[in-house]
Amino acid sequence: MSERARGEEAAAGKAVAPGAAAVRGTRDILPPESSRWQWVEGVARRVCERYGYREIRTPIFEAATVFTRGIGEATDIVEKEMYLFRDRAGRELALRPEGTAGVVRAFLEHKLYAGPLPVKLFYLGPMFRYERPQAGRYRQFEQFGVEAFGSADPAIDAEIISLGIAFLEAVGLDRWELRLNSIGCPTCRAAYREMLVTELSPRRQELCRSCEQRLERNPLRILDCKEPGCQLLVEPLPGLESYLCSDCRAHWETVQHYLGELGISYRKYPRLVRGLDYYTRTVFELVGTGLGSQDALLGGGRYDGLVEAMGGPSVPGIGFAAGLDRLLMSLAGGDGLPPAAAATDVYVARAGEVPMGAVLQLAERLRRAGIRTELELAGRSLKAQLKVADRLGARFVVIAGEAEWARGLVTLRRMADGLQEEVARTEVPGRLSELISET
RNA sequence: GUGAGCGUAGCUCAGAUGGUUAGAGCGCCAGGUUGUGGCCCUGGAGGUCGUGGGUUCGAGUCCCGUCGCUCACCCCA
Repeated sequence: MSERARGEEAAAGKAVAPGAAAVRGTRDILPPESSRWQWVEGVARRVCERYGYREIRTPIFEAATVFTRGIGEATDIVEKEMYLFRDRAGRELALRPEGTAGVVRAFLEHKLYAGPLPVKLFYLGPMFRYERPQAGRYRQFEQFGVEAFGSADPAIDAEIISLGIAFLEAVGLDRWELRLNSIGCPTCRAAYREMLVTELSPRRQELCRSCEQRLERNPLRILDCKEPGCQLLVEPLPGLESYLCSDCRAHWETVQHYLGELGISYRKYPRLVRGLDYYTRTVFELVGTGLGSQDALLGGGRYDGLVEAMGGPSVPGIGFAAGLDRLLMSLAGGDGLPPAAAATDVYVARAGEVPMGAVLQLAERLRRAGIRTELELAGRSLKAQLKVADRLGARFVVIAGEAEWARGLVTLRRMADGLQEEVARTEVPGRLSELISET
């Protein structure tokens, strides 16, 4: 048997009895960390509420065409990053790689355009892209996104950007940069694209391999290519800004004006093009620090043609998505996080021959009284139980000791100073509520 | 898809040049107090050294395959 054949056999053997492990690019979020997730999600919800955005929950998978048509055939996401599969009836489905296309589909399906505009929505949930995982990039990742349909007013561009910043600030992130650009409408972009093609075509050999392809498929993307050779070629060419039609120019200038009035500082970023085809006019990114090379925390823009392209009426739209994994990561070192809360208020310990059923009842009464209560279930010594109580951060321990139990009493111990008192079993919930609120 | 680094106890890691029973700190369990936490002391449990093969008298250590992780490219959240 060749070495290679052996290797394959080993791999196959492993596939038959796979070790328990989350698949590549996915991960488990375990208790202390899961509370941080609940916290950011709560912040996102509260910020949205303040701005008048309401939650929409769309399916995690959709017909693949929702994304191929929505995001664009020539994008990296559609070309190589989608999780595609067929269900048992042969339907072509995809795990959602981003949120906007699905929200637009729902917007159309439920004819929300027939109601009062603008329709302002937000979503929270996992997205899926088949990419090589690295710092701040997972195959299943969590996004918080916002979409507003039905307003072409530059004011909503400013509002959305301001919402994004409010969110970052609310989670305690103070170091970020807003990058802003306008990529015009199909009309002015076509003119610009034509200029790019005529200027670059004669020197196509000097472009990198992928930009050579982009020249045909998506020339705008050459602008944000990081290859020095490509940059060199693009550098002397005029920016998109000078090609904007009068409407787009007016929009672009007004957005900047409003941002100024909101006191939001930004950097014009003529190279910011973004990887999804549906964007028009305003595009922006909020980038963070300390994130390695995946530094885009939040990105979005206007997509005035998307609803129509997906078969609906001509309704303008704008939105952004924020990567929560990255956000949490950039917060990890800082002090923006809330202190880890104690896991419990009260620990019920058992010493000696005290009936477990009665102790369960006691704990149950405390819990019904709204007191977070933990009890001994492992049969440890009292010493060990107190140690556990301490570790859990319990402020009080109810000691159900054999001696006092026989007299209808239990001992209450305040962990901070070790002060103890004996209390009638029936009065434990009331007394503990008192003691807890005292502090 | 491409490149580089790394896989040793639950966690963080040490194990030059291949050589006896693979170690530490933290954590966990127990004892020191037959009913009292934090500090301290003592003891204990816990390891297919990712995995398959090769070289060798002998492999955690060297070689190859493979899987995984990490970082970077690409791209994006």
